Amino acid sequence: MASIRDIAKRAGVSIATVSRALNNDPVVTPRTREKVLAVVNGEGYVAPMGRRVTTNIGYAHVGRQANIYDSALLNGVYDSALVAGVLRGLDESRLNVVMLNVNRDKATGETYTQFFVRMGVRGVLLRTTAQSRHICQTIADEGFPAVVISERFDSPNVSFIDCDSRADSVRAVEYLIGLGHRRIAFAMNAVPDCDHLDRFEGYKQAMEKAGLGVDEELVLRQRASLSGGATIIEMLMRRSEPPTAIYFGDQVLAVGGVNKAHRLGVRIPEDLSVVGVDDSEMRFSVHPTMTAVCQDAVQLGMEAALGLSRLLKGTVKGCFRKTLPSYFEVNESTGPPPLRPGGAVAIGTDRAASDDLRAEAAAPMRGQATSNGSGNGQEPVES
Amino acid sequence: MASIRDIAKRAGVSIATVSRALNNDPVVTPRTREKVLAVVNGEGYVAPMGRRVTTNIGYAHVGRQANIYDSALLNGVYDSALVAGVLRGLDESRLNVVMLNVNRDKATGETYTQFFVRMGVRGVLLRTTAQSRHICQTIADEGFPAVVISERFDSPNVSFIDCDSRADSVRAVEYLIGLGHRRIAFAMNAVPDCDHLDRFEGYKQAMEKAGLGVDEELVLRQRASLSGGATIIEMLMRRSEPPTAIYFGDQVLAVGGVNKAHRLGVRIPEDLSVVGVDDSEMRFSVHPTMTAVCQDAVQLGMEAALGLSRLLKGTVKGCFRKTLPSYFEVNESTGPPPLRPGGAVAIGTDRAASDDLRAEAAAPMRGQATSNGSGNGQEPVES
DNA sequence: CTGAAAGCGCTTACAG
DNA sequence: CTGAAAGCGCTTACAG
Repeated sequence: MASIRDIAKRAGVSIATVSRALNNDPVVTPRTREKVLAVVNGEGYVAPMGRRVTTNIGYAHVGRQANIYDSALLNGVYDSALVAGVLRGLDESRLNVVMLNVNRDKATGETYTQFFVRMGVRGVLLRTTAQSRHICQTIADEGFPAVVISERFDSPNVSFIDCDSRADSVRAVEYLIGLGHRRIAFAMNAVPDCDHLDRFEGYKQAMEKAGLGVDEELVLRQRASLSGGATIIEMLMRRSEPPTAIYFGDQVLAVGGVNKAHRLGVRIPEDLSVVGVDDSEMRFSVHPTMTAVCQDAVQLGMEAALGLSRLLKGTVKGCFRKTLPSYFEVNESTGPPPLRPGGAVAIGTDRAASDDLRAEAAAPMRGQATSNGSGNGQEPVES
Repeated sequence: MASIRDIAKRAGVSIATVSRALNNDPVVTPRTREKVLAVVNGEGYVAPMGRRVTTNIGYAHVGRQANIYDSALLNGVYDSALVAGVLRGLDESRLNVVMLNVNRDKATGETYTQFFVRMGVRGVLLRTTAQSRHICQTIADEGFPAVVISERFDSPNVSFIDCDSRADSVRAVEYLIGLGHRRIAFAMNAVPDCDHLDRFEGYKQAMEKAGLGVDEELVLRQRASLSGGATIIEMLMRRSEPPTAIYFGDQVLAVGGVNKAHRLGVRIPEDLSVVGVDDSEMRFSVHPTMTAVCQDAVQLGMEAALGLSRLLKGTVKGCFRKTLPSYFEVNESTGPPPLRPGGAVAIGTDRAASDDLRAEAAAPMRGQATSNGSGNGQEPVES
């Protein structure tokens, strides 16, 4: 590792001049700067020394699946939308993001604070699952500046940003019930996080309230992947009495499910209504466009970054927490159930009647975004 | 900004002990360490000082659209697959990635080397477009360790990793021609990079070779987004003589196009054959599954990271360059053209004949990956 | 515009 | 296990 003294010697200048050249001090002659940089870069490469950087924050997954992209590839859409938002949110404060790998780099016995300080970050944005959320609590207890993305905490010292999709999940399932559906399935990631559990809660609440109860046979868990979604549709539609509607609590499962339905000849929404969730624009990447409970992952990331930079600046003292609204959007993947349940739809006059009913039911809401029912419209809730 | 001396004073220990506690030196008593960390973290938060970190490399987009995620959201799939690969590739060398924002942070007049050194990174992975590739050349000329991802250079001092999809683009278009297509459209991103230009080259080459020529009316450019893909299909299918096949040189355009076709009642592949490209698993996220020229973005990212870490270690002297093979995969979105061209397909016996033909044509290749035609099979080309 | 020198932040062999 | 002190890497007011 070349030091500033080595470079100075080789370039025939003082260490002060090397320092100035590297820091873009305008007082240095272009010729001198070039001479210095030639040595820094050139001749077989001199490794630039580690520099003291105070503008880095970390982005880290905690828990066993700690490498950011270990999961199915399309899940990267969610993470990259979050990171997109994070980068925007850091524009003002001019901070930079370092992707940390906790499992690889954190020494055993080392506290999280020590680890983060050692990695040279002033704060962290955390991603987690239900299984490992206690780690976020530990980090908060240590006092290291951290904002958890998409997980909710009761204890008052954990900073987080989340989007509560319970109310809109209730609304989505009630919308299906209103269309006439009775057998409504629910699907979620086998490794749940707060979002998936919210949606499951909403599903259960709406089903109970309508007196339909929760049939455990209609609740399926698969790894969030296209093939997971396909498996779910296959398992459901193979039953003697398949559901007439399904609420996918995960966007990748939903896409995989919709395409498997096409493959099996199950028509959407004529034979099966599908409600999905969407963090970005996935609902428009399938045909028919998907009715979905939506959250804005870019905004989540942005708010998380803003929250953390405020914690670091000291603008916000102690703890930062914010809940963004989700929204329920009716598109084309939902309609009334088939008149003869079980997948095979009646043809002839029955079919025409069904089509009319469907058009009537869907028309007034199609393409409209309805805000969640928390009573404050689109305004984020801050506490 | 609290210094190590401030913390030492507040904790009632020497600066040496603070240093040891922060560096997880096992020699420090747990009690002492806790005392120190309590001050580091606690009481109104003391900002951890910037630390000298020598394990960071940068990931940067150069050029005007320099913020990584300024483009359409689903493009994040490509970037996140690349980053996934980068993180895997850095596992061994234990380096970390910092997301750099060149446009925001690089001072005017500052050289790229100075900028990178100032940001505390030892090397960079670069993303670019055709318009800004000269910047990668500049960085290479300065001598700063850099590997360009997915762009190809003639000059011998630029390190890069790319995937050449020209040969497989030729193959894809020849496959369409072999099925009987004559009017074959081509669509690409309005902001081209090396990959898009390769595919365009391949398209032109195959069309010329077959004596079909290139009709500029059948070459469309749109911003890579779902709606861009929809626009392309709309423009093409509205014509008096629409094409019977299209090769999308971008994965997001392809998905948008396929769904717009469904919406217009254009059947795939009966009325229109679609060949797409795929960096990950997008070809399976639509129905019917998409015949596509594929490249492995995760592997691209991984090889880039391995290349850079070798440059930093000095294992590879000077320059690193590698070209990965693409592969052409036939799935369900391609078949023979409709017997009566123009979208409206004949029904009755004609239709049945067409279906038979299609089954025959597609069956032998369906689901098979065929390696590119560079003569060395799946082996990467290294020079 | 450059250098010598003071000084900051941190680490580490050495002494206790 | 901890501290005093030497020392490294870097920056910066000051002198020329």
